[in-house]
Amino acid sequence: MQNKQHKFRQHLVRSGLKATRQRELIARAFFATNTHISAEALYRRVSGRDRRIGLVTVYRTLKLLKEAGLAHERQFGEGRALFEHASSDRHHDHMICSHCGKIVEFENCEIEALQEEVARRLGFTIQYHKLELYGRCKDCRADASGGTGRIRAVGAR
Amino acid sequence: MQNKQHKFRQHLVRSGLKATRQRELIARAFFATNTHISAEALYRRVSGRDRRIGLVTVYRTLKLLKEAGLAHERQFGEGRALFEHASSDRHHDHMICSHCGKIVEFENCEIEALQEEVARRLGFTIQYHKLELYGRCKDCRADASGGTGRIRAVGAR
DNA sequence: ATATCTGCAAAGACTTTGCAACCGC
DNA sequence: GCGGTTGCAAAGTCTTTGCAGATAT
Repeated sequence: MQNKQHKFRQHLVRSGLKATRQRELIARAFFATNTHISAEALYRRVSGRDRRIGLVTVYRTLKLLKEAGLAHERQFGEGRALFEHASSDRHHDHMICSHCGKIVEFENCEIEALQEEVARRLGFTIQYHKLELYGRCKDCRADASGGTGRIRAVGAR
Repeated sequence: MQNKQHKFRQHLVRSGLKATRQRELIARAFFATNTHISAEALYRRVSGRDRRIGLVTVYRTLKLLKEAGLAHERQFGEGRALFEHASSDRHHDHMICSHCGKIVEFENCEIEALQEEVARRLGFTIQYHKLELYGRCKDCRADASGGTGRIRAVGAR
């Protein structure tokens, strides 16, 4: 989206930072994704366009995108972080296929209301929460009909 | 609990492994905790009793405790893993004070039922889930009445 | 006796930082 | 030209692994 690219440039200017070739390219590649992506995977994508860009710059640009409010960093307990667009202001949670790695976002007000109730009972005030559901998506249940448990190629990395 | 210590020994025997001084000590120290503890923190505790024990052995023993079904490993997205007793067979989730680090466990059937519903709608079958609520506990809200945002000593490490 | 263990050091995975050369503005 | 930026290498954090000497059964 050109819009996001523009917002990113605005953030850079406002912060007294520079719009470099690398930052433009990395941000463009990030906005072109429509899923959760790791720094490494994003690096591989921009590497295809410009071999000279370093992984370190990808990390630094992702940090800037977070500061600009354009990216969120997620830890799904796999060791590495995945980044997603922060375009939708609405909070959402994640359903993750433990077989193929597919990630689907969802939101559910009823669950959130119950969370508030739980927190109140425990004497806490919620600042934020993390809800992750892990399981098999429809496709992977179909694949596993033979019961082999064979690992498929992992998507969305 | 002597009972857990015994179960651990049983697991070792059944697996053809040995009940060493280090494993006994580490397991005992682990069972003596009543909170979530990191490998490093557990190491410091056993170090107090026996300076010769290495951090590596703590990691290896925690792995054995997991295999024995006596410990669970949790990733709260802080970089390092925390371990808890697996005594209660029931699943539970966590409410974590973002100020003092206190962790309270809870369970809520209504939330779990709603999770199932969400998954069904998305075409997934849930295998497991992770729900973490982050916020301020009663004590920390009281401490923060001055609004200093000062960091207290972190408990339960 | 012998197969398993331990502790050290080293490696591995992921991310951040120091630094000299580089480049927007 | 100045100050921010880049990419390399190196460091940092957490955890695992290789190996030679030690130990439980």
